Amino acid sequence: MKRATIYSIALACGVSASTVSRAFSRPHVVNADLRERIHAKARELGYQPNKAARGLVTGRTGMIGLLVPDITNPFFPPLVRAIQRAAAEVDSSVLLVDAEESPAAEPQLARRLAGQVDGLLIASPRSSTAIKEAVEGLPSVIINRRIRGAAAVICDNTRALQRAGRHLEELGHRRVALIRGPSASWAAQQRADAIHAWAAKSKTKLVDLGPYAASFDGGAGAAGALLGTKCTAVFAFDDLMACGVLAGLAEAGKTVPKDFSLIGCDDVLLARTVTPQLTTVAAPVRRLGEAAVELLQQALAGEPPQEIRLDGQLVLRASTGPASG
Amino acid sequence: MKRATIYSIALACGVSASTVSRAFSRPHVVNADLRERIHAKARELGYQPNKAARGLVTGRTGMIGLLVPDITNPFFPPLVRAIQRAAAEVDSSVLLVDAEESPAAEPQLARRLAGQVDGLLIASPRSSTAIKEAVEGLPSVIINRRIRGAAAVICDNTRALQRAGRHLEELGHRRVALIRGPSASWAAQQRADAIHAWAAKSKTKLVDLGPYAASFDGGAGAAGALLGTKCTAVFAFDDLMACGVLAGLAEAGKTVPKDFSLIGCDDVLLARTVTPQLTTVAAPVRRLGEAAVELLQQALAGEPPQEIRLDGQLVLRASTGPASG
DNA sequence: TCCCTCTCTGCAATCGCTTGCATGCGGTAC
DNA sequence: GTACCGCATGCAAGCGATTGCAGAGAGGGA
Repeated sequence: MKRATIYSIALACGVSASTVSRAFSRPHVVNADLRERIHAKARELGYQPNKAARGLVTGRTGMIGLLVPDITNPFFPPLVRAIQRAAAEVDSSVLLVDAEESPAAEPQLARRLAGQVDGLLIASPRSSTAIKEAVEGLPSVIINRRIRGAAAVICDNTRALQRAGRHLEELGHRRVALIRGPSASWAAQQRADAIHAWAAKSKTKLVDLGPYAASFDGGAGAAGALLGTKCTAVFAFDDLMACGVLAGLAEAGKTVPKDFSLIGCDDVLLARTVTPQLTTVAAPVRRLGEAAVELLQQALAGEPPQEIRLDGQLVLRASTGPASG
Repeated sequence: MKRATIYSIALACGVSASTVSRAFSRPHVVNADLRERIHAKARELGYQPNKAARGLVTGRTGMIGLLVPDITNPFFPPLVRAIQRAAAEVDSSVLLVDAEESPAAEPQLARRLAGQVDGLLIASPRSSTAIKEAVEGLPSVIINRRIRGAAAVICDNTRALQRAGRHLEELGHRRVALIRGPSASWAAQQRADAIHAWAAKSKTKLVDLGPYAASFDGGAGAAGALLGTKCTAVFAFDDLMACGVLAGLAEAGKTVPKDFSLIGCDDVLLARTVTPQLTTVAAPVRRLGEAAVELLQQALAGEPPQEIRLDGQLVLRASTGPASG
């Protein structure tokens, strides 16, 4: 049998289709008894409103697009979950698109998405200008990057990283390396700045290495460069790279935290599955997702773009310890 | 300005809306010159067909739903990517829904999805019957579980696991443990069966442990049980658990592969980021996704449900070695 | 010249829902 | 009793696309 429509329900209840429609979209305007009868019949017939039809007249699809640069990167799945949960809260579904690690593909994907969603959430875009003009006119929120004139929710790790620096200092480290992420990454820049700021006003010497690819192999490669620096502690751009560093160090016969203290960033699953577990800066992923959806709702309502910043939080685990020698 | 429609294009080109529509949906029936003019104008006006309107008349939304039990589990992101890529190939978008590890939520989510997609892809559902009746009538494909009468694409690790067994045997292992996954998991059952089948016809003694939760902590917990068994090698249900076992073993002062050889399953990112890298059975994720989409297209076309099985493949890495003692 | 065919285009109905407006009703105020 | 008000409901016009059918015009055959 075909799917139930407001007409079949109307017929079955002896009312007009508009009344059925109103029974769902503006329940308070229809008589309570009747409304109840309509709802009951709808349930009985397994009625599901046709979103396409509704979207056609209201101009709202009830979907929000989510563009992530690389769903395979462990940072994103929890974010996707958070966003989806928050979206469900406002009766929206999430259309996920993965750029498959190709920055160049992002604007095009964003544009394609634009046709079928009410608004767009763009996580960690690599290129700001291309993205910006691609979504021109479409309510959207950028996650983890700042773009002039666009709503954004960003995770600010400045304070947490500086706390991490002090933590290292207290452990007696005096030479610390920074393994930079990709130069096109806004987050990499932000984190590097924070660490430099800390180093500048501490008595610690900072050795700036990189940029390296933000991958396990990138980190493993960086481990070699680290060996010659006489550093006793390392900031890695993120946890994935930190794991690479860990492996590279192990290969070279060095152990963490005995020979090197190691600090990651993001607190992804990996940070807890490696041995030793990583000291890292956790991102408030859940709130990040909620804030993004909230900002998008505001944008949808025509309010001017805002920016929300959320602080990361240092979590101490087993990869940091007293400076050796 | 408002979005361009077929009408604005029609007006600008001095033709009727139907012609514009046809210029896109059945290009060969309209005069080549005219078609070109229409396309050019459409490009100029930034025309994007309104999917809702099209969906209303064709009954197709151009979207396929993808229900995953836990997007946070590293097995799924690459699968999501593969599916999405395959979906794009057939001009469809993916509506992702994450059950957040709650099996009970699956049927309800599937039902909600049902209203707005052409078909449904359900990855590793925990409960088969509930799911099945939830999607009654909606074309759908199950991934990694067999359900009577439903189309399915499953990853068959039987042969690869048996090869893994022989690999262990060749390394001199004579007592091997199996750390089982959750009893409700179809994959856990399938893998356990395969390993038992191998053990039965080899000269190896198999010790069956579990079931344990399919998580890092589950694996870590299982490591304790392992210690008393006098086994020299272990099959873990999946890589995530294997990482847990690795960590638990390390805590107990045991090292891999010196004291224990360890084999995981799935070949997720984690398998390569731990030290030592895990010997594991790789799932053909990419083909899995393609096959799922392909099967869904068949279901959409009204063809009877099929089943596709794809073989996993043993990949040898550093977590297996000669039996100790 | 007439008729038939074939190609291309337009007309108008339709998909399922929302919503502004008109209508009918009972109740209240005068 | 009349006038008015407000509530609940129905009518009908769209939203933007697709598509069956019909008509216009060009070309070919007799």
